[in-house]
Amino acid sequence: MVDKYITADRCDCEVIHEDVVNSVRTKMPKEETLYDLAELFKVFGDSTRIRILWALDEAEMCVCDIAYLLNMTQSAISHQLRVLKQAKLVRNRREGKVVYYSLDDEHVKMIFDQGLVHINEDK
Amino acid sequence: MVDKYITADRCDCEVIHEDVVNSVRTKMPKEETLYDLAELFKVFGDSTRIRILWALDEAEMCVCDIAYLLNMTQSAISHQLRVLKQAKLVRNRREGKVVYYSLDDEHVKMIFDQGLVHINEDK
DNA sequence: TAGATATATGAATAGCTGCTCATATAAAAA
DNA sequence: TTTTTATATGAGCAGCTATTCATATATCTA
Repeated sequence: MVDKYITADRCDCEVIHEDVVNSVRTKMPKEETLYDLAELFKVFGDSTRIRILWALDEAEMCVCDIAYLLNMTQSAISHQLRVLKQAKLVRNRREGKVVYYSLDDEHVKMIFDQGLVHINEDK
Repeated sequence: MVDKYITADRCDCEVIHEDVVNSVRTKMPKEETLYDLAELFKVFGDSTRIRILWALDEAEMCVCDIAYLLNMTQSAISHQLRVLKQAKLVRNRREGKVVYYSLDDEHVKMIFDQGLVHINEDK
């Protein structure tokens, strides 16, 4: 069951299934990719941003529309829209004083739907 | 272009496209659902947890294996495994002193893959 | 039994994050 | 031009979170 006795720098235990670990290690994407993935999900990990994205999936809206819809301040929404823009999840266009935001990624809804599948599983 | 002039409690602006907002409002999932969705993505929004999940997607591993693989302390991994278990993303089984963890949701990989599609888009 | 080992967990803390508030900027209207 | 309005943004702060450290618990071994 147990293969070898090794001690890693940080891991403060000794029983390690080295063949399993080595096998998994070769299959892991590189650190940077997983870091980027976590950063993306971090953006999804806030209900305000989730609500904004969901709303924009239904229709293009201006900042004021979104603030009104979610009953939040314009400033709070504007800050979050910046986060979403940096993550390349939304784009905007200016029309006079009004700035309209819309979704910039057709995968967002698919990711959300997969998440909902998990949530709706009763285990 | 602009439909009506309204002022919401929090929104500190006046120009609102009321028909758009109302239409979107009827299509939005209920608040609780979107909150739960954000909570799920919050779990994915940490590179340590992402790496653990990815590793467990390759093979069942004990706490020590994971700590060794990721070069982190057993305690840090154990704390994160608890978070993942509470989110029903991993399960465990005990075999003597050793506790083995494995994925508890086949959608995780699909969600990750969708996320990677977004990341790999060069815009 | 006592000792060793794998894991779990509570407390403490440093760093992060989302909001508020005040203010800046941009564009239209007066 | 000045005023008004929509949006953007920096500073500050309260709350959260991921890790560390110490220790508890569970199980096997001697």
